[in-house]
Amino acid sequence: MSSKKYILEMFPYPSGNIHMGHVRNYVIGDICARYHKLKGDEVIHPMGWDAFGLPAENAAIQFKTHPQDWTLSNIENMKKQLKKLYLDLDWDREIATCNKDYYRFQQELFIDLYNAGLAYKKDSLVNWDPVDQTVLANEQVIDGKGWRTGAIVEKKNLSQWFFKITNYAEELLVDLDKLKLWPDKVKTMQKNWIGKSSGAEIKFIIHGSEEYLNIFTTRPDTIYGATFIAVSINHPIVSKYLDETKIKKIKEEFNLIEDDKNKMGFKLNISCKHPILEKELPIYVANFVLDNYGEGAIFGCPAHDERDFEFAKKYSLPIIKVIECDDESLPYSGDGQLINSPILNGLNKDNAIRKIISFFEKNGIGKEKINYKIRDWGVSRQRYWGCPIPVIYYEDGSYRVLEKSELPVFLPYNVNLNSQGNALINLDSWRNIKCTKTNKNAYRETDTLDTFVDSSWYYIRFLNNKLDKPFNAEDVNNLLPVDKYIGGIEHAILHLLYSRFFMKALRDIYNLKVDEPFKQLFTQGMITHKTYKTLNNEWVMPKEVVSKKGKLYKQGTSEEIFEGPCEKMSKSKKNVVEPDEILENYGVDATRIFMISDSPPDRELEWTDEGIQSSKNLIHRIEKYFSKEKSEISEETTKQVEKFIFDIEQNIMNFSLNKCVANIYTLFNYLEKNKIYLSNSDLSKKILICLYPIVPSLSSSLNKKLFDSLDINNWPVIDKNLLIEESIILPIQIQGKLVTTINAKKGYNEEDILHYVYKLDKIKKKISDKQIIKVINVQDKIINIITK
RNA sequence: GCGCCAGUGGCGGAAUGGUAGACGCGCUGGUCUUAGGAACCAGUGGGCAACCGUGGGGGUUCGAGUCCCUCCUGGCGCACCA
Repeated sequence: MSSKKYILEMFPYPSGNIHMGHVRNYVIGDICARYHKLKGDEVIHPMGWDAFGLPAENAAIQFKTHPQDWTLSNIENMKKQLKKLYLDLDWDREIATCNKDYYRFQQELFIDLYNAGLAYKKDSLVNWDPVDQTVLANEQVIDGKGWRTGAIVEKKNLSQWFFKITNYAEELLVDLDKLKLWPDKVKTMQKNWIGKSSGAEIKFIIHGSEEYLNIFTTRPDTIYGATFIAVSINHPIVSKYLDETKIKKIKEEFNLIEDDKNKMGFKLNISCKHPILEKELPIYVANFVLDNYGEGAIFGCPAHDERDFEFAKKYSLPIIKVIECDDESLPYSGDGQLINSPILNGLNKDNAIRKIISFFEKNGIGKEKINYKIRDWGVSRQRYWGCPIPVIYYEDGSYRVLEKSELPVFLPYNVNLNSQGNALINLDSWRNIKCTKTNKNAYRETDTLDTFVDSSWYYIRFLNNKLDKPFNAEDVNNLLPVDKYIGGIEHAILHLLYSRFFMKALRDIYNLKVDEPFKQLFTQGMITHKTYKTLNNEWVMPKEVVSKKGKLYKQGTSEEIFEGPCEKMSKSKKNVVEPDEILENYGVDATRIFMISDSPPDRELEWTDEGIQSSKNLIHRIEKYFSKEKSEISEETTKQVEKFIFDIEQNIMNFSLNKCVANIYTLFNYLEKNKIYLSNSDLSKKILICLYPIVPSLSSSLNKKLFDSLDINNWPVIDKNLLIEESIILPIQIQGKLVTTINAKKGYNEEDILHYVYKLDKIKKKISDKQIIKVINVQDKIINIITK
């Protein structure tokens, strides 16, 4: 029975050349796809290009090429490289996200999201790179600096487009449980990212005013221990009570603190009423309060929170114990009996939380609250090379999201890329338009969409890449989810979370039946390689290193070299190997074999010359084997081949591809050791089919040679009966320790066999002076004799 | 600090609670030779041996690399998340 199998590898960014990481990724996927095709499944195995993004703009400046020309020529080159790998891809499904036939439909989806209330615009604090004059995504800020320029990133308030991923926070969290075939690691990371926590939101009225602060806490039970309030510097209240220069000064002082765990605060001239007790709580602006979590404000309970404790010590604030514990153990944040808390005294933590929340709700002080750490997804980017956001602005500052009939908004080709920042801003001919609806002067949104938007739905577009609308609902329902999604773990949160959100959002907008885009996720490991450095800490390419008298030197020089650890291949460390070169020297089959040989696909693979060479030797060995004259074929041979088929199949299905290689060695070791040559027998045909997913080039050339056929299909059906061994080697243990093994027939009689076992010298020696108190016979597996 | 994962020969790694080290690399000895990044044969956890061996210690079990507790080490992720 044939079934649908959608097998997908994460599509590459067309940077110019594929690297070994791609090779490993795509070989793993290809083995899977080819196997399923041989099984008769209806396989979807597409490939495309994540083609928008900043590197194209950098290249434009550096090499004076247009991002589009640069990208398209990279795609052409990389496609050639992929073809050399014998990847069985559906090239007729190919897409490139920079192609207007892709991004125009993305603009439609943007409109859909907007109309569904899932896209909105708001002012927000963003990471601003002052050198590149652009917003950076959170992941592009490393230690507070722009990843490309090294400039210290500023927080800037900008009006930005957002997708309302928070609407789906709960579902994104809960549905992780449905993803049985995802690595736990990725699920845990997503869970932490969503960051659900439950507690209460409490109103703190500002003394002498109608205003109040909302504060989220997971520990409302400690409310009687509250002795101060702290807010983030970006909290709205701050700008109300402090002038701009003062705020700026405070910010600077916060930035000056070397150890960012050091607490610092400035007392405001206002205070809050304690919501229950008749007392005032001072309000501080504090550096340790996050502005992007909860309400950006906390109540400090120094006795039972480490951070509040530290802060209170520094500013001599009172510390009131409300949970029974030793004074030495403060701050104590564990469970315990409530004290000094009139209505909560004697209760434990959980009961106190429940009681105080209902008290708050009754008195209008606060309410139960679930808080999520995840924030809405900011999708605006001040960049040229991306999908234009289909929005126009009027002179009065109001805006209108375009209608689908007004699409597409083409990304213009003729732009000046020499200036910093977004080239679209200066392109008046594109930017200034007349609104077709109002006939008013208007100008286009010049921000483009985050490229993670492009990759959030490409797996859907693959299904109907030429369709005149984003997708076909029936196909989506029938062909999604992707059955096996293979790629690097570095996308554990962003891409995979965004895609899950997109799928759910589109499901709700279009009434689709798919909840999750990727049924199984497989994360392949990185490829590592040895690193070498000179005394001056300059990296040296491994192939330039020569060994002389136990020391290492740089080729052709007397400069000594030192071996460093094995690290992820990277250009800066000079430890990359180029796929083109490897394919040239070792051939496609050896390359593919090595990609799966030395370690399980989800772990690191260390690149070694010995490894790739032995893969090549294996290919030669198989070729040579099949060139020998046919010999007698025994029933045992048939059995061994059946076992081979069975093992390979199991191992492909479980992604245990390193074991497939072991299966191949085991089979040929057996055949050669016993001088059994199969030539053009039926068994050979079966073996070649099993080899085909892994080494398609070798398999088809042998198939042509031996059978004069180009036909490779129908994964062999195995006779399970042949796999059952009649005679077995039975281990005999005494006290659970192996003493000897004997040959036995399956289904032996326990009494008879023990009769025989007791007579064995090795056994006799050990039991003669002892009393047998028990014999454990695990039929056909093991016998364990217990003595006293 | 919190969370997750992992520790098995010289190395990469195999082992539904049932013969630990499959398979490969490397290494040792040998064969052949058009002297090679070849091919083939034999060996390869430790120990002369009895035996001992899966990071350390404890436990469950007839039996533990595998399950439980605890500690140590390494990696990854998050990191003042109130």
